[in-house]
Amino acid sequence: MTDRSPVVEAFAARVLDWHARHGRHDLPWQREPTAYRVWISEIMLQQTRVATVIPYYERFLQRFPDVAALAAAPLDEVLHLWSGLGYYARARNLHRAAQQLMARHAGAFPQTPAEVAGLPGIGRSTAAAILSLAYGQPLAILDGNVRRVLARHAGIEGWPGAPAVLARLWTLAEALAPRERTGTYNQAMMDLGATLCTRTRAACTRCPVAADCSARRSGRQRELPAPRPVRSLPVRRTRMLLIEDDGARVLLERRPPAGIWGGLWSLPECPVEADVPGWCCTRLGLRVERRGRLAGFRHTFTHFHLDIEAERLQLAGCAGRLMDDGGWLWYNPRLPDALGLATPVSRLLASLRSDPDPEEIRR
DNA sequence: AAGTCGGGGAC
DNA sequence: GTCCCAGACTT
Repeated sequence: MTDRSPVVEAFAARVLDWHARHGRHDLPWQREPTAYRVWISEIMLQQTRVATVIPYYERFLQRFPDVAALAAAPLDEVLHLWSGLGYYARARNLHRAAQQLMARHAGAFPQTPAEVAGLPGIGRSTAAAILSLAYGQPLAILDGNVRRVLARHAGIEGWPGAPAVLARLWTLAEALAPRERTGTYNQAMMDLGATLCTRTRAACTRCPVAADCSARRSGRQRELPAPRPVRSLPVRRTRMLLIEDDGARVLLERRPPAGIWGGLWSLPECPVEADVPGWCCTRLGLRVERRGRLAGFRHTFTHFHLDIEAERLQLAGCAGRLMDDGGWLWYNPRLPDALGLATPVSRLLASLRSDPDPEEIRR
């Protein structure tokens, strides 16, 4: 570590003093900040807001109170408790990491940033968060909050997603982080970014480091950090099939382990231009009768729009193939199993429950 | 360096 | 509608 000038020391001191009086102190993962609890929270909070995470976190910790419980659980159940939260690779990695912790570290966390960052789903910042918040290790973090605060305070130009800009921010983050009370300081920086130095309205009058803030001085709070370069999202289309058997159970298929909704259960999808009964016969080995279309809707991902059409079908017979490789199941929407479901699928199954015999819906 | 991976709240 | 959120991983 390098020497701290008085000004630099004053930065952490001001942030810590502000945190003691105005920081958040009662988030669910702060009450008993063990490495396990901090770890789960940090993974859930990747690219996800605190308010969204809290109910998921409570359910997850109740079902999986420790590493051993998580490692022993079936992946389907982990994905079930993750359904709706997004970025499902996080859940798969969490499950794998728990099993590695059991196998290689007797269920405990390793104590070096390199070892922690070697676990699936844990990068540099998350590793530093776990070790500083749970064990007080003097490691700097650089999440979206800290990026925004530092980019404004130091007047750093460029989009933080660019590696060169990110490198500058890491250097600055390490230079400013105090060696004592690092966990509290990291929490304080996140609170500062989440409650004062927000994206659209920086509350500089209440900020403890406004006096020497570059963006504040130049009035460029709105311009820093620079936004991601614009890109237009392509539009894809699909048709989801709600095939019901005599017991009003719906056919689900398991998605491949990687890619969109990896490892989740979803509805069969047929191309929008295909003949539906013919497609069901040749691809699923099922004879079906059409029962009408549901209202279409758009689902937007990070990198494309998906326009989803949905059609309801009644099973009229089986041509004799399929249904024995574990990739399919008949799902009762009224007695849900502990499975991971993509949000549009949950939405369609819910509409089925609320409308057991719908009329044809027009857009 | 760029692309992949969700969903929803804020605007 | 757009933008981004307590990012990591793959190519």
